[in-house]
Amino acid sequence: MGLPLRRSKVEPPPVCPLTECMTLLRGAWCPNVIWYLSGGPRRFGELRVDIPRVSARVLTARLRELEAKGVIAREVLATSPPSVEYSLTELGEELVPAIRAIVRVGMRLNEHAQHCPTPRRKAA
Amino acid sequence: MGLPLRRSKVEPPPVCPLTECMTLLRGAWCPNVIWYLSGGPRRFGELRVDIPRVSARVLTARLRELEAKGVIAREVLATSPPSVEYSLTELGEELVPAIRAIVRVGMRLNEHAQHCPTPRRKAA
DNA sequence: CAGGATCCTAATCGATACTG
DNA sequence: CAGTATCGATTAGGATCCTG
Repeated sequence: MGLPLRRSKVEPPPVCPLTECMTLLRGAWCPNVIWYLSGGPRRFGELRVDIPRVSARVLTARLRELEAKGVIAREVLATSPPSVEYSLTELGEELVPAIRAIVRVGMRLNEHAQHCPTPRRKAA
Repeated sequence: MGLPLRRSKVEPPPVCPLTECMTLLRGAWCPNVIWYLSGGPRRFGELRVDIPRVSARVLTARLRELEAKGVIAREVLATSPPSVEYSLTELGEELVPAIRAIVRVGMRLNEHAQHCPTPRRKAA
């Protein structure tokens, strides 16, 4: 990080609009956050229990990103041990059906894989 | 890659089913491949033009993954310069509405961002 | 409890060169 | 044309320690 290299970099970012929008769900845990938040507001610690394999560092990063994008809202509660509650915004709610659809297909593909024992390529 | 490290790794993968299904769209280009394939079958080179910023190496990797999962089909055409045609399977087609929904919300969030000049946190 | 800081691993990707 | 191989750069992610 820092070397100019010899790469031109004259072209900023052609990037199709699709890719830009899909960054909404970038990272392995974004969909999970939205998913578990779809059941109602949850606190930081609760989300960590919902998604056991996520580290605090990454969960924080994802929550910040989603907040900045307007997908979730963050509210600091004035409780004695300070707690923070996260919830989906209206636009965030609209993401839920999309995720649900992907999960549906994903589960059907898993079933499908059961019936076809690794056909791979060149099934001789 | 190769060092055993001292990490236990005794637990295989608790992983919520959601995460497993979302790996369908893992990687930056998977959604793009499905998206551009939704307009009909396309050849390798055509996809590279559709998605300019993807390298041949990565495009190949994504196509192979999606094929293995049963989302797309690969057909080698017996033409003089050999060509390969990719197309969505029936299950792959079902992914299109989901991606479309995400893009919809993504575009609305972008509009929303226009109206709210970086509220950030502590808009003091 | 919520999350910032540091360090390090692993996955993803792009560029380039080469092959059937 | 449709890849494959290798290399370097970027990035997501995990673990641990520490703070308001």
